[in-house]
Amino acid sequence: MARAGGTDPAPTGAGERGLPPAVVARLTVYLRALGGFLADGVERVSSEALAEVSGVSSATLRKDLSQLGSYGTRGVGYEVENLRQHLSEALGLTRDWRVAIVGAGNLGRALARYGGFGTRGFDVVALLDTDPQIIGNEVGWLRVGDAANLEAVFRRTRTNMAVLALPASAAQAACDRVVAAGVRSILSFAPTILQVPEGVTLRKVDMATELQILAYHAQRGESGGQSGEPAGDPA
Amino acid sequence: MARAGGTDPAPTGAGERGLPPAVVARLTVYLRALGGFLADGVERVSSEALAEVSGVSSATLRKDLSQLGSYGTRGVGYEVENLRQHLSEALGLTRDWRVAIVGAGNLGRALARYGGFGTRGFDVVALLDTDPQIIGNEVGWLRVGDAANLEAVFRRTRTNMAVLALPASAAQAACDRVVAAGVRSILSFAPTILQVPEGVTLRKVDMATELQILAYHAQRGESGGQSGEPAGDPA
DNA sequence: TTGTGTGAACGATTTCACAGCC
DNA sequence: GGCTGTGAAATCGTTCACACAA
Repeated sequence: MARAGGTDPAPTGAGERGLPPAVVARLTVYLRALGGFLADGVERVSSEALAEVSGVSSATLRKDLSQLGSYGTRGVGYEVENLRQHLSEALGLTRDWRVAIVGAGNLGRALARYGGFGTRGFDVVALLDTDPQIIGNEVGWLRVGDAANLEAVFRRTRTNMAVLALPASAAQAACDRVVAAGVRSILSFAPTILQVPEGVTLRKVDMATELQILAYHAQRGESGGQSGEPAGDPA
Repeated sequence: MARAGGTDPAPTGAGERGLPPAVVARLTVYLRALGGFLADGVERVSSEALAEVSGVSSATLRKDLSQLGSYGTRGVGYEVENLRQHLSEALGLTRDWRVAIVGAGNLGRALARYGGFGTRGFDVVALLDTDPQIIGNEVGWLRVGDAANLEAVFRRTRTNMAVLALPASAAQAACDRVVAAGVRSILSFAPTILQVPEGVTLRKVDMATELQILAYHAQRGESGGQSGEPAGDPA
């Protein structure tokens, strides 16, 4: 491993010093690929095989994994379950994340009902809206709460992540309030640029943006092949 | 400008030779920011101001824009409307893109109803599903079609982009069919890794992945600030 | 012998700093 | 005087190629 002090032979896996954003993004891909192998009953994979289904080169994969520690066996490969465990820890998925969805429109409801969030570890603990017509409705296992009580709900549910599923016009105000309530990790589906203070991590997901990027490639006839998770951000 | 031949004094704006993926991703951010300025009645912006709201450095912004051509005025700045026009063209947004949504579950319906796709230029021309319970339902301005007729529908509607909004288990098969039907630009919301042949551009959007990346940052206490659109992909 | 882990080479992107034009 | 456009420098990320361990 790169820079282990020596006092801690088995690092928590949380990443010693900070992983490059591009690496973090790829780790989530590997994690998913490992899930696939696990489901197929595969117990060991080579960097070659894992890289193949992940859409990266085996060199990149080995470099990435080596940043977390030496979890492979030379001449053999990686143990699927073991590696999965380490990746989960490195990504912080062994803790509980309590997610509140702000905005219970079409998208917010769809996200709330989505249930199994692809990976465990994320619990949707609240779904809020400002529309009296919507407040009180049942969506999945949740009842839509009043966004007016956002701070109280966040406190009670110990929310530590927020998903913004609102129109552009309402997003910044809601974002500010979420931040003021102490949430430092935000995923926004609102089709607008949001400003957050230092110390808050904001990620943005937006169909319009994605379609525009597709349009660019389509327009030039050319095209890349598979593109996994777009790489990380400047921060 | 970098490499204009000289015979074409006003390039179509479509990008002469191929823009780096990171640049394309940022162009969409600038485009949105310009929309904001336009709505506020602002007619000129400096690279400093535009960069500020876009969450990038002014040097990066100028470098990016200079790859399209010299659309600014030294000592003055950029004209908002003019620059917006050029960015739209560079991204290929002046053509019509006909988008089919495959999968009319919670997410597919939410996307279909989303209507104004943030930016014009993208028309949702079809919404398909395999579930007889869902086929025929009205969603927004569309009626859910039978995915069994996918090829015919795509031909009739001249679909040239597809959005996959299906469970992981159905995604690869649907993706293959979409590709076989001649669509070369695909946006997938399915929480799974998809393989596409060379020549097809696939982008992936996935809440689980995004939450995992947030978890990583949250877990390390540290955090980046604003992160606009995550940068481009290896392809 | 196989396949990981990793320094070193390479390539891409961002930042710097300033020349050039308004 | 102010701000864009851009070479050059610095930084970051990927690929190569091989030492090393099983």
